[in-house]
Order: sequence, then C-alpha cells, then structure tokens
Amino acid sequence: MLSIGEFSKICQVSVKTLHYYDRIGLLRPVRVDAFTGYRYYSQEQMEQMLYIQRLKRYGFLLEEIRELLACTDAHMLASRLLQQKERLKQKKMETEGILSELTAHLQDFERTGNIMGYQKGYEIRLTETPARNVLACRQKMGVNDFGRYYSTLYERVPKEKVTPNGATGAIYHDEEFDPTCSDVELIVGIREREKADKVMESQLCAMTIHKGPYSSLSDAYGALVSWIKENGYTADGAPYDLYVKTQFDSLAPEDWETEVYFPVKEK
Amino acid sequence: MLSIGEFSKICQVSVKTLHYYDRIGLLRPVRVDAFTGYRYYSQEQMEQMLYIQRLKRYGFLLEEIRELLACTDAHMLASRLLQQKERLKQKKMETEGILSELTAHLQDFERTGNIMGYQKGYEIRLTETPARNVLACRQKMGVNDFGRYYSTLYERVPKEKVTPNGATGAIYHDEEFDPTCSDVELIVGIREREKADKVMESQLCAMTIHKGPYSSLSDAYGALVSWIKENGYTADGAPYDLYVKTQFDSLAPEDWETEVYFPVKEK
DNA sequence: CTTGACTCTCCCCTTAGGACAGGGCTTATA
DNA sequence: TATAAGCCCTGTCCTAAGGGGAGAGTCAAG
Repeated sequence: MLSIGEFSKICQVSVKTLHYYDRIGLLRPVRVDAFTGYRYYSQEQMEQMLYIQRLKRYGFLLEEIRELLACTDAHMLASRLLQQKERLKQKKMETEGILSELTAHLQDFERTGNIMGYQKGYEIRLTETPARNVLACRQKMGVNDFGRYYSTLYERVPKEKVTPNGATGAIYHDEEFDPTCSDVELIVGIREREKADKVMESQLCAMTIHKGPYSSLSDAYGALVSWIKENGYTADGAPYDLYVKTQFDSLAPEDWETEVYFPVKEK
Repeated sequence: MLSIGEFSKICQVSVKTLHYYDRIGLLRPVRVDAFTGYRYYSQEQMEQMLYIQRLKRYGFLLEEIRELLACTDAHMLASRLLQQKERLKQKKMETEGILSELTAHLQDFERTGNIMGYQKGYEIRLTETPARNVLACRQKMGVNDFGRYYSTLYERVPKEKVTPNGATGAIYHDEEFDPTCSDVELIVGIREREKADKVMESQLCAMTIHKGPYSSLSDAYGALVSWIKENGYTADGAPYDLYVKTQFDSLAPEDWETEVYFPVKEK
C-alpha cells in the first residue's frame, strides 16, 4: 500500500495527474480512507499506470484509454492499436510534408533574400482550357480520403476499357474550404469522350502552377483570387487542380507541381 | 473592402477565427464600423492571412507569430525558422520512435496473444557490477540535450588520451523523474582508472535488459522497482542505464537494447 | 415592410492537467 | 509543549486556439 506521494514518485507521474485520473475514473486508488480522504495505491496499479502511459504515448485520448482498459477483447484492442498506428504514420507524413515546405521556404530565402513573400510571385495566366473528358467521383470527403477514392476510379480503367491521358486532379465544389470534409470531385482524364462520366467544356480560366507540397496549395488559391479581383474578372464556376508532378514520379514534396485553375468571366 | 464573411471564405478561415485574431491583436481588420462594429478587411490582408496560416503549419504559437510579423530583421526571422525546423525534425523522430514501439507491441501480440502485458516479462537479475571508470558530466538537462553533452564528453577522448571501453550510459540522480529537466550524469566508460572523472565501485544491483526505443524505458524502471519491493530489497543509490545496442549500430529503435541497473541492499 | 442572410457581443466548453488558496493530519524539533 | 515542516485534501481559476449557441442588431432584396 503506497501513499499518493510514493506512488507518484515510483510511476514518475505528478500527484495532480493522479488526482485527475481518479476524478475521471481512469485509475482509482485501491483504497480511500473514509475519514481523511487519503488515497492509497497498490503495487499492481503501477503496471496499469505504465500501460496508461504507454497508450498515452501512442496518442490516445484519456477517454479512449479508459475504454481500452475496460475492453476485454484482445482482437478489438489490437485493431484499435493498428488504427492508431495508421494515424501516427499519417502524422509523420504530415510533419514530413511541412518540413519540406519549410526547407523550400528557407532555400527561397537564401536565393531571394525575401523571407515573408515566399512564392508570392505566382505567375498567373489567363487561358482557354481544352475540353476534358473525365471519370469523376464526387463525394463529401477529407483530404486524407483522396487516395481511397482515386483507387476506386483507377479500378474502373481496365474494366471500362478507357485510356487515361495522364491528367489527375480534383474539383472543389464548396465555396468555403474545410480540409477535413468538403464537397470534392476527383477526376481522371481519359481519351474516350463517349465513356466519360463528365465532360468539362472548354472554358476561360485563370491558372497558375504551384510548386511544393499540397499543404501550401492555399497560397496559389489565394494568389488567384487576388488576381481575379484586381484584373476585373469574377469567378465563374468551381476551381480545380491537376497534379502534374507528384510522389508517383518519385519526387520529394518540394518538387511536386500542381496546376490550379479558376474559371472566370469578365465582370 | 471585404466583409468578414467574404474574407473568411476567400482565406478559408472561419469567422470565429477572425474574431479571435482580432481580439488577440494578430490580424486587425482594416476598418471597423464605429456604429455597427462590423469588421472590414482589405485585399492585401489576404496575403498576411496566408502567411499566418503558413507559420501556423510550421508549428508556431499565435503569440510567436505575432512577434514574427512585427519583426523586420529578415535574418532573425530566418533563424527562428531554422530553429522551428529543428523542432519539427525532433517531433518527426519522436513520432518514429513511438511508431516503432507500437510496431513492436503489435508484433508481440501476434506472437504471444497477450496485448496488455507487452514486455511485462522483464527478466530481472541480481548482480554484482564490476567497478567502472568513467568520464562523466552531471547536469540538469532534458532528454533532448543528451546528444549535445555526449559530444562534449567524446571530444575529450582524444584530448585526454583515454580509451573508451564501449560502455555509454546515464545516471539518474533525481528521485522524481521529469523528462524535460532532471539531474542526469552522462557517463562514458574508459580503461584508465587514473584518468577517470569518477570511479563507480562494484555494487549489488538489480538489473534488466530493455529492448526497444527509449520512450518505454520507464517500463523497465517500473519492473525493477516492483521486483525490489517484492524481493525484500531496498534502493541504495541512483539508478543508471547503459546503452548496449543503439542507432549507432544502425539498428531500428525496436532492436535497441539498454541495460538498466538499480543499486540495492537487503532490507 | 418583411424576410432571410449576415454580423455583433457574451458566455460556456474543449484536453490534460498546473498553480495556488485554505485547511487538516501527523511527526520532528526547539 | 509549542511550533514548524511535510504530506494530504478539496475547490477554484488558468492554459491554446478556437467551436457552439443565445439573443440582438444590421444589411440587401423582393
């Protein structure tokens, strides 16, 4: 039987944390003195504490940890762990993307001496886009789901005997853009007009090329909006982008290239 | 001049966020109607918003971003960015460590079918340690500073003409262990007794071998404390660990090995 | 003039505890 | 014996970066 102070030292956890865990029912002391309210912990609770700490490192919320502790089905536990592993991988990739963005930013500073306006100089062109025949898949989704939905699109290629022309991209139908869930239409360009889900007719567009990871795509988007307002045009449809150079060309994120198109008309 | 709603859509930021940024003085609207309190933003503020978003991605606090925006010295800015880059790298490595821990955990589950008790079975031995002659460096530091202080220790090796014997480790002098800052003594074992900073005399220790990344070292520590209590011993000095197999053997974190020693005496 | 969309301020809520404040219990010391 | 020093308790407020909603005022179109 250990006092809360002893237990806290052994487990390397603050007394406050133990109070908190008691309060939220995550780890209750084995005995509480009815008169003084003093908490007493047992030797075995140390193991549980270590397990809690481990799950916390894995990135679970305390709420989730409580559920995991209550769960007796080892296979369900394992699947939760696997799921968390995927999340950690995701997080790692995110960090890598941002790192490469930051690296590019610093390189840009070395070259130009300009630190704030990194890639402010988007070169914007007004262009009449060609008509595009595309397989399409419109869905409410987050950026993380793109891969999954692209797979389903590409699975249709052999089945429907269509010929991809190399264009891959996404149309953003929402006006306000929420990266966790928005109304996106993924597109894969194909040759056969008659087999296309959708034909994007030729249209006047403001466009620019974004270089670097997708996390900073909003800069290109912003530059386009600015340009459109300043040059007396007005938006005329949903913007879209085409992924020109990507990880599938085995390039690092800072070398990716994306074309961003914004349909416009004269005001 | 844009209303808050228009500005929020263009910048892909919620109105709530704009309110908040106004309140904390991070991004003030260019005009506020004195009667209605309505906020109006300008075209140029969009760029600033994009810059803020970028810095936020880099992991700066809003407080820090405000300082960065006010800072006119480009070189200072660049150094802050560099520093942040190091932090991101650190974070990435941390995530990688935890990932490998989780991977080992799942592998262990596959083998044993036991999910909670991952590496609960530390094999603990009572052993009389040999006397060790060491170069030492005692300091209040966090785990992230280990590398730096080890460098200074190893720089002394050629200068003082000592011969490392391969043992590298750390003694933990604090009773309560705070990973961000604790009283740690880094040690490097050498042959020459007369040139040693410190001689660790032969001593009775409970010891075990921890396999895996350092993030779960506390498990080994916990197992030792448990064993000591249960077997009628009591702690007798500061525990220490020796890094036996590490990244310098070009191994993945799940294959690292660390010996953990806890000096004890019979109660 | 009304309706619906937009905006304002104010208040409470989130995670995982940290920092006191004020008080109770036991033990060591002068 | 008085007091000081450790522990321990509960309770309240605080964090970062906003989200959600209430209740009320404002704007533009029909």
